[in-house]
Amino acid sequence: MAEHTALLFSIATGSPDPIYRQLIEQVKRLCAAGVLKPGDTLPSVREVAQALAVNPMTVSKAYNLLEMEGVLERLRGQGMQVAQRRRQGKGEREALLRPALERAAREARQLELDDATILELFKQVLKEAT
Amino acid sequence: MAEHTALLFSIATGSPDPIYRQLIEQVKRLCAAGVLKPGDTLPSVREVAQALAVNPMTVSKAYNLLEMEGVLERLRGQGMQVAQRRRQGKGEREALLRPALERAAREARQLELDDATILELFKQVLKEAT
Amino acid sequence: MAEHTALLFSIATGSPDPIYRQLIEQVKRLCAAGVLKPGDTLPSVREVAQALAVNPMTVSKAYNLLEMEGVLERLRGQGMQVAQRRRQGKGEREALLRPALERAAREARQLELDDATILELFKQVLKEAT
Amino acid sequence: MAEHTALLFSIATGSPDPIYRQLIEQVKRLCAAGVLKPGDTLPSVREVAQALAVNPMTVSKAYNLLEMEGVLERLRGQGMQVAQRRRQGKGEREALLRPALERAAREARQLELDDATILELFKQVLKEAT
DNA sequence: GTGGTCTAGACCACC
DNA sequence: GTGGTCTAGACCACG
Repeated sequence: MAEHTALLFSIATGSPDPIYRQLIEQVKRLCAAGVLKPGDTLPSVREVAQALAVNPMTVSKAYNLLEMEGVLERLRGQGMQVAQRRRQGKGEREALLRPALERAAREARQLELDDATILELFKQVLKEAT
Repeated sequence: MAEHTALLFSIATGSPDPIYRQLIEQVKRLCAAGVLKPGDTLPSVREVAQALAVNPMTVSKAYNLLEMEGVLERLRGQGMQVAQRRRQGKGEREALLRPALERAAREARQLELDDATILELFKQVLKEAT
Repeated sequence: MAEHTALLFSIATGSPDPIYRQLIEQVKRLCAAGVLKPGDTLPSVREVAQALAVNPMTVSKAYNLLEMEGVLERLRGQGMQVAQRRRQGKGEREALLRPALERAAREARQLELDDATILELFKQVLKEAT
Repeated sequence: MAEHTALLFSIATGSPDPIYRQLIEQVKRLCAAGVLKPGDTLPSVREVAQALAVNPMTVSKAYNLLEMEGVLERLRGQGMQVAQRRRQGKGEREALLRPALERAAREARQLELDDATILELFKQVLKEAT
C-alpha cells in the first residue's frame, strides 16, 4: 500500500511556487477528492524524494506542515497516514479549485479574449488532461 | 504634470510578493482598465520611489520588466510611456493563457470534479471577473 | 538646397543606440555614398530636430562630433557643409557596411540557420528595402 | 566541482557595454560553441562574482536575463543549468534574425552599394563567421 | 531632467 | 549551499 501512491505526486519544475507547497496542495486535493482516505498511509519521505528527484528535506517539510494543519498524522516509526474526518463535500472541493480558476480568469481578461473562446480553450485543455 | 499618476500606485509592505511585482501587476491592471492609455507617460522612477518610500532601483526594475514585456516604451530622456497596443494575434494570446488553464485542469482532476461542474464553476468565476 | 536633405535622416526610436550616434553614422554613410557631396550644406539643427521630433541639442551634438571628425565644416553663421575630400571608394563603403553584416551573421549563427536560408531571407529584406 | 567553469568567464573593465551584458554574451557563445551543453551546471553567482571581483547582483542579473531568454534554467537550491534546447521553429528563428538584416539593408542602401556587391560581401562575412 | 549600471552589505526563502 | 529582494548611495550617458 506504499508503492501505489508514489505516482500520485508530481512537481512542475518550472513553476514559480516552491516544491514543498506544490506537494502540500496536492495532498490536500487528493484527500479532498477521496483518493487518499483517512487511514491511508503515505509513501515515505525517502520514496517520494527519490521518485521526484527531490531533496528529502523538502518532502519532510511538506509532511510536517501537513501534520501541523491536521491533514496528516504521524504513525510513530511507521510514516504518516491521512488523518480522520478529512472527507470533504463537493462544495469544499470546488472552493479548493477556485483560486486556480480565478487566476486563469484574470489572465484571460487581461488578454482580452472573449468568454466563448476562453471556455472553448478550457474544454480542450480539460479533454487533453483526462 | 507630476501629480496625475503618483497616487495611482500603492504597495502592500506585508505582502508575500515583492514590491517590483506588485508594481508590475498594478501597471498592467491600470492599462487593462483603460486608466492608463497608450501614449500616457508614467511618473518617473524617482517620483514613484519617493512617493512610495521605496528604493529607485526597485521601481526601475519594474519599469524595465514592463518594457521587456512590451507594456511600456522608453521615451529617451523623457521617461516611460504606455506602449501602443501591439495587439498580438488571437492564437498567440490563447497560447499565453494555456498554462493557467492547464494548471486549473490538473488541479480539478485531482479533486475529482466532473467536467460539467468544473465548467459551470469557471463560467461563474468568469462572470465575477468581468 | 536645405529642404531636400531633411528627409534623408531617420531615427529608429526602438534602437538601443543613442539618437546622436544614429545621426552621425547616417551622415557618414550618405557622404561615403556620394549622396552628400563636398560643399553641400546640411539642414539646420532646428530643421532636423523638428522633422525628427528630437531635441535640438541632440542634433547639435551629432553635428559637433562630425565636425570634430572632419566630416563636416562649420560655415560661420550659415550652418554646416560637407567637408572637402570625403569622397570614398567602393572598398571603403564596404568596410562601413561590414559591422552591420557581421552582427547579422553572428546572430544568424546563434540561431542555427543554414546559409541558404539566411541569404534567401536577406535577399527578401533587401528587396523590401528598395 | 567549482574549478571547472570559473575560468570560462572574463570581463573587459574598459568595455563600453555593461558587465552583465558581457556575461550574457559569453554564456550564449559558450552554449553555441558547445562548451556548455544542456544540463551543465553553471558556477554559482557568488563564485563568479568573487572570481571576477564583481558584485553578486551583477552576475545575478545576467543569470536572470539568461533564464528569461530560456538559455538557462533555475535548479532550485542548486544553481543554474544550461536549458534543454527548446528548439524554436524555423519561422520564429527567421523572425528573430530579421531586425539585424533590416538594419544591414538600410545601411547598405544609404551607402548606395548594389545588391550583388552587398550579397557577395555578406557571403564572405558568413563564411568567416563559420 | 530621464533611466542604466554598479557597489557594499543586509535579510529571506528554498533545498 | 543556492538565488531573490531590497537598501543607500554613487556615477554615467542621454536628451
